[in-house]
Amino acid sequence: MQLRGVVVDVEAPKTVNTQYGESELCEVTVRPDRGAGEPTTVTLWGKWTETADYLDPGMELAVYDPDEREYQGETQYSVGGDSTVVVEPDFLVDVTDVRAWVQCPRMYYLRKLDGAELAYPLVKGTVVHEVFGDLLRGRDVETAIDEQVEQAGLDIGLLGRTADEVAGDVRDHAKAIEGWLNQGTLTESDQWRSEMTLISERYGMKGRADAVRRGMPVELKTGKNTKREPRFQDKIQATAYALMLGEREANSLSAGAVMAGDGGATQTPIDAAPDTGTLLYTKNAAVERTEESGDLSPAKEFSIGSGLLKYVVRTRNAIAAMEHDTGVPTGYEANAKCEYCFEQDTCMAVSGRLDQESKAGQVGVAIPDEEREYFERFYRAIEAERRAVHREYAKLWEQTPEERADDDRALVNLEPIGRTELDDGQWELRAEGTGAVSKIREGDYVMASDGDPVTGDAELGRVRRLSEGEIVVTTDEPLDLRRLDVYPSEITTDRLQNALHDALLTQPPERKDVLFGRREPAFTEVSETFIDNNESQNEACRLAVGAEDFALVHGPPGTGKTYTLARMVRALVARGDRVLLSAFTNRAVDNAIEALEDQGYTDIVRVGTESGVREDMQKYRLEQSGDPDACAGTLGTAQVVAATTATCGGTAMQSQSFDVAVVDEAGQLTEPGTLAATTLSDRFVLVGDHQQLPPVVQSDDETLTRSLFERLIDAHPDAGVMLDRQYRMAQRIQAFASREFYDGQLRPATGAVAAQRIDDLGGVSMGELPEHLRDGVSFVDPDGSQTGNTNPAEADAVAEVVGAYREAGVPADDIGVIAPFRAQVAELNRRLPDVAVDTVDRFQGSSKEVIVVSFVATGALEGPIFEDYRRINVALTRAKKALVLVGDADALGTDPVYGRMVEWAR
DNA sequence: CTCGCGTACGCGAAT
Repeated sequence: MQLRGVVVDVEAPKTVNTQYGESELCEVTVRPDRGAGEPTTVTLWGKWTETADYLDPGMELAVYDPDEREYQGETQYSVGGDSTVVVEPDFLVDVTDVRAWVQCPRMYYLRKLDGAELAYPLVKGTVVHEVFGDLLRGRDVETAIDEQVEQAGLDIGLLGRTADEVAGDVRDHAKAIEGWLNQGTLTESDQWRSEMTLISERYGMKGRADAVRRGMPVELKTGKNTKREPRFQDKIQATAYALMLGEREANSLSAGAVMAGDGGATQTPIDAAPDTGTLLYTKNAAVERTEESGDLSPAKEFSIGSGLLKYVVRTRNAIAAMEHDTGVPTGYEANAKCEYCFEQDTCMAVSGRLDQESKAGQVGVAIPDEEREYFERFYRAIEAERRAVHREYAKLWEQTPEERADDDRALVNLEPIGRTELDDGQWELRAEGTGAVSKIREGDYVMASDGDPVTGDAELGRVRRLSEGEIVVTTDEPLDLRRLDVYPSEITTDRLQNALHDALLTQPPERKDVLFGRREPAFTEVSETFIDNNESQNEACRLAVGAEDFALVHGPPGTGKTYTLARMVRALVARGDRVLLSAFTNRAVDNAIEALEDQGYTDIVRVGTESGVREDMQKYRLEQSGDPDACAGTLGTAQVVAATTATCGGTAMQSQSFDVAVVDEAGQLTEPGTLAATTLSDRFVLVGDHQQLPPVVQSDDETLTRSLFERLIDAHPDAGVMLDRQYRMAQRIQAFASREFYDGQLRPATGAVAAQRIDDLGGVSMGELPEHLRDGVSFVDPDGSQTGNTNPAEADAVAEVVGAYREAGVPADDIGVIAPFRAQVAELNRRLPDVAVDTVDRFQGSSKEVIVVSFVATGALEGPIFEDYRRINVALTRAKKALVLVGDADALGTDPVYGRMVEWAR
């Protein structure tokens, strides 16, 4: 039984006399059905009354297994016994966050701000954890140590350690684990799972247990603990896993009861939770035994009672409630004792700089008001992004298998065809696909499951092969591979938060002056000629080289942005600068390297994952495993380092510094995303086009959709230059975009560019084309009708247009079809299997000789997709020689900009 | 991932 609704009233707790003595209670009124139902009152007893401290009207509340009682003809609900209350169940709290909050609520907050530091205990801990997993899978200790130390080569090198030293440290821990595993208490029949990913719908919680043995959580800690009892926060972490394991157990028991046909009593999830947790303190084995050394056994068991389980739920609730209004914890929320805290300095510095209330007090001078306002605005916006990621988790259980099949974040209905245990104890799982499309790519981390990623058999794994016939995934444990889901990751949000922290709280004030309009950007005059046949490109290079703070290069479609960027990087290198080359996407980073290569420059180190980096750029990729000195040396001495902005926000790049950061696609980057790269350097150059698509964010928060590039170019037009000669489009095609988006400044670079025609392509004859398609730009109104996000009649018309070009001799490879919606893209793909069909957003960055655009809409232009005119700019400027617009002229005419577009095209 | 202090602890209930 569960009751769920929106809180409409929370009464103050009061003490009442009961037949058993005095008790505290608190009454909460909720409206079920997301606030639409009749108000119901729930009485929270005892410790649950603390919920009143943070529960506010408007929050969602779930009450599980409440006691029901009739009073004066009304059903009343109360929370006692095995019932639990969950605040904002859709907010997924991570178990490690519960752990941090228990230590100190403010530590939970600080972890979010500055999580990306590289520290030896952290690297060592990760290696020990990996070795632990290997040992559970039956691998030899020495082999596991060697391999895992090698894997961590770069991090070890960046910390200035040697592989032998780390291997020696890790060996002590590994021996302790091995000794414990070999104790007689463990038998062949022991059931182990390592790295078990748990996602809880019921409690709004997620996490990864290091190991689960006979259904009970085992947590590995690479520290020492010579007390008899495990540390409290360690117990809390293990208990949180126990809570979620109990939920799974209760689910499978009730499924079993249904199968057996007895509707009989099943256990509540709290009852079904394992009653013992184990903490393994591996450093204990290395502590010298003396009179005072205490209890040196590495393994410490503790019992998990319902009180501890519910304490975890209440702690989780306090976090979810605080996140509901994006508050900042002060440390007073729990009885933290600051004088013992290792984070006290950081805590005081952050509260000092942001002028926050904190139990530890403040130190240092607050950053100016405008910076604080900026910090708070962006912090909030990034947290909104985090909640959007959480919504993706919720879809794992909210969507029916049919809905999931239609979602591009999953591949369902796979047919398992085999599994093999690999040499390292991992499993290779194979399945046959259904040919459905999804955004899952080879190399991605995914949730592999037997069909249900939340309550079924599920493992995190890596996609090794993804072809129509065969899907191959590697995981730690075997399972029947029937479904793959994109694993919603918070890493991007974490890194944006880190970038914001570093940029505002750790940079000296002078560096921030230009970002906050306190000083105009300065330039040194440069008279050297870098590019002699294009005035604006040359000027862009001069600005970049002469910039003392930053320079902005505005590059409309086809203006040779990447060429200029490469030339500029070479000019900076020639001056002796160490350059960071970055962009939002891997594709743009690789394109920039390619342009450098074309200009004969190859002293480049590319940082990124193997799957992210294009095949022909792998030769520049930094090997992150192997000899630590070599790995770190290669990165540290490279003249040009290329990486995506997300990688710049990671630990490896945080150790690096540069003279200049050159950032491409800057118009598609959020401000914190840009800062992730620019805070690593003294100066920066942003290259982009704010008249093309803005940053993609999941939440609809406007704070993040305006790029730093756009803000700076508006504030300091003199710090920028626009590349005004385009090498892509015929005169007729570029005219509308130039007028509408670039003040008429954009013009063809040469007469040949301006005059290009479709019959310039070999074997194409204009005479073969129907009359209405002979002009460089044409408009076709097929008189179709929109159903959902598709328009089948329009798709037919597009196919007909494409067919006409094909018949006139245009190769399929030279034709691109663009539509605003994925659904229409799918509709078009069915008709046009050999032509590139994609959404506007995904076509950005590429071009074709012939582009056909399908607008889908009939009647009126509805939906946000049409509101952003920059999307038209992108769609129309992909074409070189011919552009055909297919749509409903009346619908398009309802909007002035689209209307002018139709007039121009006809 | 480390280091430090404190933290939970049965059942049932009033108007």
